[in-house]
Amino acid sequence: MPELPEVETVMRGLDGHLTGRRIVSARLNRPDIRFVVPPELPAVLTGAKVLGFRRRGKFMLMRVDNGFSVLIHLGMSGRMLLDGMPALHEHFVLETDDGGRVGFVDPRRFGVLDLLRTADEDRHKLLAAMGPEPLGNAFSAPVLAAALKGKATPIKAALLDQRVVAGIGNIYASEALFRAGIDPRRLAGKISRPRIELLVREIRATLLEAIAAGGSSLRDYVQPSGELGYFQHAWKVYGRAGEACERCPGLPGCAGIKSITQAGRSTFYCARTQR
DNA sequence: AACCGCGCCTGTTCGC
DNA sequence: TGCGAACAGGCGCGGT
Repeated sequence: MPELPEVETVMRGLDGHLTGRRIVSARLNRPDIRFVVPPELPAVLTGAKVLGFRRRGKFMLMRVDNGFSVLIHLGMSGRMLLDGMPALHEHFVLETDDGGRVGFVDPRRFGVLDLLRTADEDRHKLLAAMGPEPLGNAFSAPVLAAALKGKATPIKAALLDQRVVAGIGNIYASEALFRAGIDPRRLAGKISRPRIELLVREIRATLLEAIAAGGSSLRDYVQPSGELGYFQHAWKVYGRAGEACERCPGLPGCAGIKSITQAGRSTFYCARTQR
């Protein structure tokens, strides 16, 4: 589920709740998630103070004051529950010196928890090859054009490639391409520079609007606070197969929003306005 | 080298 | 209503 806007929202919630707090207990209930969680994680965290958080793509990093960081990825079904009760599929739990409690709940176990040295954060295997942050200065039309150059894969699949740009998932790839008017089937290496410039702007705008809305809530996804994000109401194409496209309702040649499968993932688009 | 398809898991939704 | 099938926001791997 969680793509960049949802991860950013979750991270802000964790930051407000945990930064500055001392961890008084940590328990690993189930180490066999996507990768085996290092068994020393609870011992390393217990007694440590939380210094802060940062996000890299869909990953969160929590720094503590003993030189270690925790790498967190929510996978498809992961949630961070603040001050909740023990829940089903709660694989990891922290308690803080102010009585706070944070549970990592992940039914499908596609999530990741890992322990690493803070100084080595960006050298972690899962982060080392990651592309630029789409909301940062390092992401620009020339950079995206260089990453797409020569690529024979459809642009939709290329945007899901975290080496090209970090943090975009299935929902925001469809949404950004709709807003940029680019056919998701177009080969990544064959998009003109002006259209790449527009795509960069629309990726940024889409992600920023989604963050402002607290992300998109689908099924059981909630912010750590328990609030629902509401960006799903602003989706233009995702999950809207068969509906009229808002750009061309009823116009000749508009067959409504289509759903296709690309690289095993669903893609939604308007065949009239996306070229 | 680059790309596609599969598998990992569980829960929910869909269609008969 | 009940049941199995299909599908779900991600990502790494193996095969081509």
